[in-house]
Amino acid sequence: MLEQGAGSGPGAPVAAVRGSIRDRVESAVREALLTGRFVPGRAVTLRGLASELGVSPMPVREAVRSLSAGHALEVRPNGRIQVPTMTEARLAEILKARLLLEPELAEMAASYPADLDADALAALDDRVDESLIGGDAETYMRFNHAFHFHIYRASRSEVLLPLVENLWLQFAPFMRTVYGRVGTAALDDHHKEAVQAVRDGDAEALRSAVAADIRCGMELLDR
Amino acid sequence: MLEQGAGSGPGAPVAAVRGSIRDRVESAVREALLTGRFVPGRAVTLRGLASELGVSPMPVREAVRSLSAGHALEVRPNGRIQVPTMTEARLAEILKARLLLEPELAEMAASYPADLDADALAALDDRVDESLIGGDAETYMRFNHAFHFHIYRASRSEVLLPLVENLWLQFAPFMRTVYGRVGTAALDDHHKEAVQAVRDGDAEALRSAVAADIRCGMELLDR
DNA sequence: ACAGCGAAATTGTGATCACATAGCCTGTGC
DNA sequence: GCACAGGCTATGTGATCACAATTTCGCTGT
Repeated sequence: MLEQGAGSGPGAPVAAVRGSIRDRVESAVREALLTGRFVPGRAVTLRGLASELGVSPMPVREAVRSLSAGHALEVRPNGRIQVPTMTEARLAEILKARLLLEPELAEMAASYPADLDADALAALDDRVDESLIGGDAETYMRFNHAFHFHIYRASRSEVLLPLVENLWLQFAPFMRTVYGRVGTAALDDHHKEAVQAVRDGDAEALRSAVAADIRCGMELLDR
Repeated sequence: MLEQGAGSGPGAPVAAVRGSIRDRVESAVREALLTGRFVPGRAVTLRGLASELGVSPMPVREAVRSLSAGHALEVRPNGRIQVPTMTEARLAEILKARLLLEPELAEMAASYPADLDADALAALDDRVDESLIGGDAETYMRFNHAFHFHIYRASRSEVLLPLVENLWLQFAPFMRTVYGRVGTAALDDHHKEAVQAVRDGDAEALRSAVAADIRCGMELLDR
C-alpha cells in the first residue's frame, strides 16, 4: 500500500530517498493522504504502518506526531489515530483559508517568472487533463497537487507555503471520497487561465485564476 | 526555566496538565516560546529539556517533533534543534499571514458574543496595560497573547485558529528580543477599540481593531 | 438465538539501550 | 603564539522492552 520505489530490503539504504527513516515515513504518509489512498475515518496504527513500510514503530511515531500536529491526522480521545473525518464547518473553514492564502501565494510567485516556468506548468496541466479523461482520481489528485504547488513553490515562501500544505493534507482525503462518488469527468479547472497568466507575467490574472480554481472545486461539493 | 506549576502567574492557564507527559512537555515549550523565555538561536536538546522537566527524552522527542512541524522549532541540517532565528523575509510573511487570518477570526468571533465576554476581555486588557507600565515583557506577552486568543477562540474555529497559533509561536521569540531592546513602554495597542467593538457587537469594527493592532506591532519593528 | 461476561490481542506511551556523527576541547608540533 | 590533529563528549536516531488501557472476540448461560 505504501511501498515507495526500490525494495526496502535491509542493507539497501536506497540512495534516492533523503535522510532519516522518519522523513521517508512522513513523505509516504503525506503522499498517501494527498492522493486519497488514506480515506477519512481510516484507522492508522503505529505498528501497522511500521510493518507496511518495513521499519520499526519508532520513526513512525514521530512522523505521525508531526502530521497530527498539523491536523493531517487525528488523535482521538482514546489515543487511537485515524484520518480525520470532514464536517461541514471544517470544510467551509478550509475553503475560506485557501481563498485567503493561495491567491496570495500565486501573486507572490509571479515575481519569479523563471521559477514559475510556464512550459513545465503547461506540461503538468496536460497530465492533469489526461488523468481527468482517464477518470483515475488518484493520478488526478497527484498532478493537480503538483500543478498548484509548482506555482506556490515559485513564491519562495517560507511561511504561507507550509500553511497551505497543511490545508491540502487536511482536505485531500475528503476530496478523494467526493471524486469517488461524482467522478472526475465533471471537473473543470481554471488551469489554462493560470498558465496564460504565467506566460503574460500577469500577477493579478494569476491570482484570479487560482481563486477561481479553488471556488470551482468548492462548488463541486454542494452536491 | 520551564516549570509550570503554581508559580506561573494568572493568565497562564497552561492547559491544566492533561493526559500524557508529551502534552505537558509540549505545553511547557509552547508557553516558553510565547512568553519569550526561549530566545531565537537558543539550542534545544532532547536530553536537556528532558532533565529540566524531569522526564525521559522520549516524550520530549515527540513534543519537539510536533512543534518543529509547525516551524515553532527549527531542525538544522545537522539534526540539532534550536529556536528559529528571524529573517526580514520571514517576518514580512508572518505579518502578511497574520493580517490575512487574524481579522478574519475576529470577525467570525463576533458571531458569538457570549463567548467573547466583553468584561473578561476588558479585564485581560487591564492586565496588559499593567504589565506595559511595569515593563515586564514576559508578563506583557502572556497577557497580550491571552487577550488576542480570547477573541480568536470565540470564533469556534477549527482550522484558522491552529494556523494562527502556529504563527504566534513563530514570531513570539523574536518579539521578545525586540521588547528587550526598545522596551514595552512605547507600545500602543488597539485593544480598547477592540473591547468597544465587542461591546457594540460590531463585527467590522472588531476586525478593523485587530488589523490595526497587528499593523501597530509591525511598525515597532521598523526601528 | 442472543445478551452478557471474561480472556486475549491490539495499541499508544514511556523508558532504556546501542550507535553513528557532529562539536568541542585539549594537547601537541611548528 | 597559533594552527592542527586527536580523542572525548554531546546529541539525534532507531530498536526493543514493559505496561496500562482499550478494543475485540469467543465462550457461556439462559
